[in-house]
Amino acid sequence: MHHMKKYFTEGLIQFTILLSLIGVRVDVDSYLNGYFSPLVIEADGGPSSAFIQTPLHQYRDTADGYLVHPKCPEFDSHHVWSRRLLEEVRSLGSPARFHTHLSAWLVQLEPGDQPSSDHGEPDQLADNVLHEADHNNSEACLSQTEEAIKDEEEEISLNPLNQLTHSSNLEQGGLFSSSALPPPLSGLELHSGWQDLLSDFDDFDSLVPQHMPDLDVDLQNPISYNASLQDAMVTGGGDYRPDPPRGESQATSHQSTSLFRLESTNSSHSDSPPEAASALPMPLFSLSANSSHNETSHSAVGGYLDEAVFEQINLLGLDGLGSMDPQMLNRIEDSIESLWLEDFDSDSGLSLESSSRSPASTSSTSSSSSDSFCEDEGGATGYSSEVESVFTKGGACASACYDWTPVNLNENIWHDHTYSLQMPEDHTPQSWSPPLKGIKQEMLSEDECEPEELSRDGRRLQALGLPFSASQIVNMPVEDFLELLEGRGLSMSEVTLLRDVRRRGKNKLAAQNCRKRKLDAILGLQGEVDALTARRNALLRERSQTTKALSAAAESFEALSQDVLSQLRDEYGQPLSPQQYTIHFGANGRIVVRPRTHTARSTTTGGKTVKRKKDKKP
DNA sequence: GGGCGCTGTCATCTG
DNA sequence: CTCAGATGACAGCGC
Repeated sequence: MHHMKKYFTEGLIQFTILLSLIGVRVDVDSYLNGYFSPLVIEADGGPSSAFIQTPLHQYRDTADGYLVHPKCPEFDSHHVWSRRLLEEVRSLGSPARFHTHLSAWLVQLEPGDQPSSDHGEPDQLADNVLHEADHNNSEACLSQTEEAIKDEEEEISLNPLNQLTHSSNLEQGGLFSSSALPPPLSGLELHSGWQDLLSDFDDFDSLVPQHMPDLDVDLQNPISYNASLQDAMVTGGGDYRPDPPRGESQATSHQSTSLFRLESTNSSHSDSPPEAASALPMPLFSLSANSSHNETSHSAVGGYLDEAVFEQINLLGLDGLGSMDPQMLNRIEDSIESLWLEDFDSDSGLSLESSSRSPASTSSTSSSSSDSFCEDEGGATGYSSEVESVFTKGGACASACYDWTPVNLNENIWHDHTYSLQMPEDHTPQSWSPPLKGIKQEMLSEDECEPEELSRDGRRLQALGLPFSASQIVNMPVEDFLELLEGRGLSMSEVTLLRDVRRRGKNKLAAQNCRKRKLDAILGLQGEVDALTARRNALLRERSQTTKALSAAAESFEALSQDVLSQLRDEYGQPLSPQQYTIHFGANGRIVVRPRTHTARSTTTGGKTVKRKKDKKP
């Protein structure tokens, strides 16, 4: 029975702790005001007040690695600490994985008892139970409380809670060395309130796992959005997209890795049929399209980039020729000479179709993107040129005999890429590269795109008899372009035309990139909206369930308080009526039993004090 | 024929 | 100052 008393009292302590952990008012004052309006709140019972010392602030005082003096203002705001503790508990992971060990004791001071020497054992702890039983402000220590109830030990084993329990034990031992363990009382029956309390907490314990998985699902499962628009514009190399979630990135990485191996072993990025080559980027993107914006994974992006870089390396290299399809290779070899001339003749103008139709671009760009480049020029057509109607392809073919030796741009093809979607294909070597490679890739691209008509700028260039295409002018380095302008004795009109062609071509690419960025931004924002919406819904569900749990805990608390009061005795040995007394959890960790009729006593006292001071002053 | 989307182009700003 | 890129605005084209 001695132990049961202690358990019962400690149960109040633990119950308060538990309330703080679940977000229920650790600041019991307003909580009691809100839920139990009849309860009396008293800030300080004073030396004669009946109270129960509770060590709720022990953990707080030492949580930060230093002791906080009880006079410290922080000392009184244990609810702040409790919230911090709760946050720490939550930070450990899903509460669904927690087990909370809830032990409830009722401990009462027995004047004759000896202090407990072993504070590590919960059943040897002692609490002071002082009752403010005097309605006339004459409190008497109720040392004859007889009952203790040990209800149950709920095996929920929450570590911080256990720490708290131990800390409370230590504080009890330190602060109340004189307290003694009361002898356990026999004959006490477990009040139904305890059962309700425990059952409610069972419900609460089940509530959290019930809704937390939902939260986990909501938080971990990324918000997917229709990425068809993005799908139409994302390319493989140096892609720019929102960071995919880690989970998907792993899957993506796995699958894309297999795909990459398939192609790398064949060494056929530039040699394989376009269908096979184009098979890589689309699965890559399709897997990454359902990207979430909740979480980012740089590693996942890095995986994409790594593969894209590796892919581009394969594209740039010619090592794949060794494993090239012999039939295709024969076709290329038979056509080298003619294509060497057609390379300039087949200029498609600013649209840069040749590059986009190469296997390299095919393997790194989406179909929609390449389609836009394959088609003839569109858009504004108001531009008129006095020369574009004069020359035809034949003229350009004749002009191809110019002694024009394009510089090797392999070392310059990756310059000034600000947006990655378009640049890899626009700056691929074939558009401005040594003849052999460019011709081979041009040859490969012929299978999938018919020779296109010249753009306006291309026709203008042909009209001027310049032996290069608009794409070459656009993609050549500025040094080479200046050399071209200055070293060939071009007229002012020709120089102007070349500058305009280059400017328009650059701007066209810039416009394309800009539009893609805009679309990506829209998609990204949409994804964020979806993710935030899901997060909001999850939080609303959590709040609802927490509110339910709080209500259940409040009801249990009320029942428990009544039960505790019914077990206590006043100075005359009479049981305390729950209608006349209330249990108050003070901010300083004390549990005080106060009569309900003495509402706002502290304020009244304060007012009296002020009155006295005012009266003394005159 | 009008709406809409795509694209090219121009003008302008910025680094 | 020049250059390259970014971007809003406009216009043409095709569906």
